[in-house]
Parts: sequence; structure tokens; C-alpha cells
Amino acid sequence: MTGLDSDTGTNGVHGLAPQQLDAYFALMEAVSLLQHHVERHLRTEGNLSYVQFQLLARLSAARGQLTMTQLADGVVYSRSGLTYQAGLLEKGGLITRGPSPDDERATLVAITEAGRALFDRVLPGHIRVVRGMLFDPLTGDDLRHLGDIMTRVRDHMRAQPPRSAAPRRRRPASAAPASLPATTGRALTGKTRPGAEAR
Amino acid sequence: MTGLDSDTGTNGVHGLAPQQLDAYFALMEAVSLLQHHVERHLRTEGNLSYVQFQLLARLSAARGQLTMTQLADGVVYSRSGLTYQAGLLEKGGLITRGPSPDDERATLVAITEAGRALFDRVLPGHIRVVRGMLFDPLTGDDLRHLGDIMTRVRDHMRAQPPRSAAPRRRRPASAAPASLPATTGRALTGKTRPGAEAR
DNA sequence: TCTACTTGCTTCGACTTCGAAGCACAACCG
DNA sequence: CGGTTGTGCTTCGAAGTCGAAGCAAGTAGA
Repeated sequence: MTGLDSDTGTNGVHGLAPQQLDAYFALMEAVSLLQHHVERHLRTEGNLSYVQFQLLARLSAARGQLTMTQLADGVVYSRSGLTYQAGLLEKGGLITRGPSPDDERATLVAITEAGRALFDRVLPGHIRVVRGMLFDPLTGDDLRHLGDIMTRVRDHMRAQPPRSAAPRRRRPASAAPASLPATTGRALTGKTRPGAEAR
Repeated sequence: MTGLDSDTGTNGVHGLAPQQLDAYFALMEAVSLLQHHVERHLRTEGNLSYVQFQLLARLSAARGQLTMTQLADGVVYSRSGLTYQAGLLEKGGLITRGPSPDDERATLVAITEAGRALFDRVLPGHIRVVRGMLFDPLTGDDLRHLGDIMTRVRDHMRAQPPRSAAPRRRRPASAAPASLPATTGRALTGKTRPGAEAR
């Protein structure tokens, strides 16, 4: 089922043991499923998207206020996307955005009473869903392991240059990645701009 | 950091131990990070999105052809979204879509030579990224656990009514979910249609 | 077999998401 | 100081994503 490799009959395809592949695929698939369920729940009960929920969670946990960047990084999200979502949340009266006294450029975000109320209202159900989906089939030992493992993995990943770290080259002079020969997989995804790579 | 609850000072908020919450958040965050990295890699090397990669993987592993629904379910994806992506992949010559002899409604999807070639070309790099991000900080024992745990979780989730199972009520007579009092969290996300819930 | 219901897929419209580009302030450095 | 570079956020345009609605083929029952 998880196949992909198990089916090709090859062992240790390209240097990865099938066991690893299986773990990887199971992980991604499970999380994907979990996220869908959670999202559905949050939507019906509270009219929130998962990102919005996460934002409220962060803000709720944060002592005072957070800058947009802190928030975006915390949630693994694009900055522009955050601007959009923050706009919605603000319009909904769940958060406030204001200037920072320290840094004129920064925008400080804080959760409102309504936001906290809503968050508190959905949290129990959220947890219920997560428990039903994720924790039900796990023993306490599994759980301990999972937490330990994923924490380590996350920290490891966090160590890598974070999402927003990519320095914005001011002058794209010779910055083109130009890594791949771009042989087989040319077009696709329509991501190629009209002009680029005349077909 | 993972806070949200650790900060509120409460223990076992709403019946979930902080340990569970931590595991949950670490899990989601790690996968989120992983996915971003993977996506970036696939995009630069092969011009594929993660979904497209997954689709190719499924099709590559599949002996013969798969129907759209099988494919969508396998990848945890909306049907309409699949139609869109399949269109792109087909236009790119990586897959083919054709009618099914058994069921006139069904569409059978198969991977082409080019598709298989591209997939084989990206796979090694993909694996390299995953290994660097996910497996590096793990021991063989961790890996075994992770695979075991996530497989169990996934199967558990799969048991729940699958994404596409929601029966399309033909007559919305009295089908309104009508579960929540819809108190605090009304509008937001602009998801509310112009007409619904006059403001 | 005619009619209703189910099921597979696509179309449609609305929303979300992202990266690139832009704007404004901050931080250096001579 | 004045210029250059870096940083925080938003705007903009292009895609991607989803659910609802629609179409057509299967299926069940009278």
C-alpha cells in the first residue's frame, strides 16, 4: 500500500531502506489525514482555519505581543500569507495589530478578549478530535516516543535556515539557481511564466 | 515554545496531558517544515509540486492504472483538485487519462515513460532531502518506532470515513449540521457567503 | 423498462497561498 | 551626515485548493 518502492522490488532504493520510506510515507499521510479532520472540525465549530487556530494559539500562549515575523516563523507560514490571515482575524475582532514603539517598521499583534474566548471555546473540541484520531491507537509509551522523536526532529529542522531567512538578493545579477539541466521535466504546473521557455 | 498550554499554567487542559499536546504540536510543526523543504527541492529539481510527486509515486508503484478516485483517496486530496493536477500532469506528458472499459464513467490514469523517467530522476534527491531533514537526528530504533507508530495511526485514521465518503445529500431538506450555537466566532475568513447571516 | 438514487468525474466560483516586487524604517560605514 | 545595505511588512499577480453544483453512466426496484 505504502509501496512506491516496496513494489519495485528494489531494496534500499537509492540508499534508503524501505523501512525508512515506509515510515516517511506513513508519517506524511497520517498527518495529512489528521489535518483534514482537524480542519473540518475547526471550520464547523468556530469557523476557523487551521492556520488561524494556530495563530490564536501562539498569541494566546505568548505573554504579550508578537511581531508578524515571529508569528509567521512560529507557524511555518509565508509572510504574505500571514498578512492576509492577520487581516481576516483583525477584521473578525480576534486580534489587534499596532505599531511597535521600538521598531517603527514592526507590527505588533495581540489577541483580543474575543479571540481568547473563541480559542478557549474551540480548544476542547479540537483536542477531542486529535485524541480520537492520533492518540487513540497509541500507548503511553508510544506517545512518549513520538513526542521525543518529533521534538528532536523539529529542533533539527529548525536549525536549518528558517523559511524566512532566504536573503532577498537585491540584485539578481547572476543569482539564477541554474542548478539543473532541466531536461525531462520542463513545463508543468504552469508555473512557467508566459514568456519564459518558449514552447 | 510549543506552549499554548504550558503557558496557561493549567495541567491537563481539557483532559489532555501537556505531554500529548507537545507531541502533537511537534509532530505538526516538523511535518510542516519537512514538507516545505521537500517542496522546494521538488520544485527546483523537476518542477513538481509535492502533490504531483505523490501522484507520480502512486502511479509508479501501481501495477497498472488507477481511477481518479483511487488516486485521490490514496493521496488525501480533493477530487476537484486532482482533476486539476491530473490535467497539468497530462499536459506535461507525464501521465495519460483514458476511459475505463468496465465503467464508462471512470477515468483510468497511467504514468507514461516520461513520467516514470522524471520520477526516477527526482527520487534520489528527494530521498536525500528527507534523510537530511528527518532521519539524520534519528537512531535506527527511533525509526522503527516512528514507522510502527505512524503506520498504526494512519490505519486508524483510514478506518474513519474517508474524505470522499461524505454522501452527497441530494436533498438538503433538514440536513443542516446545526450543531453549534454559533455564538462568538461568527464571521471570519470571509467564508460566509454574502447572503448568509445578514450582518 | 421506466424512474429514482448512487457514483465518477469535471466545471465553477470563491478563497487561500505564495513569491516577487515595493515601501518605509533601521543599521552601518565612509 | 549621506549613501548603501538589511529588515519588517504589505501589495500584487498567478496558481493552487476546495466544496457545491452539474453531467453522465451505473444500479435498484416497481
